[in-house]
Amino acid sequence: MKSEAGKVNNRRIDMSPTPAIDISDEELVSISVRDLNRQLKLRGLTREDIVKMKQRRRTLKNRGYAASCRVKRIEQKGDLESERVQVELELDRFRTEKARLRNDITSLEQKCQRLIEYADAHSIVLPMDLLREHHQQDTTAY
Amino acid sequence: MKSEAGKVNNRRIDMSPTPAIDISDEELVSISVRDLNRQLKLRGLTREDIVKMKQRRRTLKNRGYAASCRVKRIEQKGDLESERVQVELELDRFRTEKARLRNDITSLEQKCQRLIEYADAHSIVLPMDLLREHHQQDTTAY
DNA sequence: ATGATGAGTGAGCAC
DNA sequence: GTGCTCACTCATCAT
Repeated sequence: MKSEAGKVNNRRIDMSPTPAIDISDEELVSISVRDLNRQLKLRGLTREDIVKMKQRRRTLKNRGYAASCRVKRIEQKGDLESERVQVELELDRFRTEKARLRNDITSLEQKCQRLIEYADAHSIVLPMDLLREHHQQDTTAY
Repeated sequence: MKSEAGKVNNRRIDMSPTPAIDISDEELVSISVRDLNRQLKLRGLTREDIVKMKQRRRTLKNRGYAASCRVKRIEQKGDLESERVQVELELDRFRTEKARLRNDITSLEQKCQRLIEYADAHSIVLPMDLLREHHQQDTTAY
């Protein structure tokens, strides 16, 4: 509820009811509480003026907090979004790799098939277990 | 800058400078402009009171807009988040499937290997092209 | 006129 | 005190 720098469009207009002592918003927010108290005591300020000055400081602080709160919010939103994009990209890589693996499988299946057909064409009898996809070394235990 | 229903913690306290006519916030925001004008005319209201009433209505509307704006914001945030989780799940499915494909490849490689070893053990000479991963039908064109 | 949104203010909580 | 966040108001833009 204080300040003096005009600005209507993007806010910041509050007229100062009590100029109190001459200090800019920038100074007031950055000055330490100790120094502020010193200055307030140095000049002879009413208790009421002091309260007002403290309130002006608090308000200015709040203005800053609100700003960073907003910044933080949009940052988090951006993070969330880029995170999604990242995972999306990884998904694409997986899709590509999956296609590659499928190709490998097809090639291997054909290779096996050709070997088996070769055996067949040359009347070579293959043991059953060589035709299985998964090897079974030892069925005697059955 | 109007209203009368008390409430300090979760806001909603504004004291009405000019009660004007007796109408609750809820009524005022929901009534149509036409009906409002009718009511304002019916009672003998100052032009100033009318302006104030219009402003009160506008403010109440804004209050609602601000609320839905906030709701919308957190909804979008939730959407973004669940979307990420969704893609994350799909990624897991891909990882699982990739492992499965790798297993298939290993099995096929072993099957081919066993066939080749069988040939070797039985002194069967295999044509070179059967040993390749990828078939080359016809190299005479070279 | 209505709806949406950025900036600013004050309340209230947490540290 | 300081910092954060919510609800609210106001300015402003778009429809």
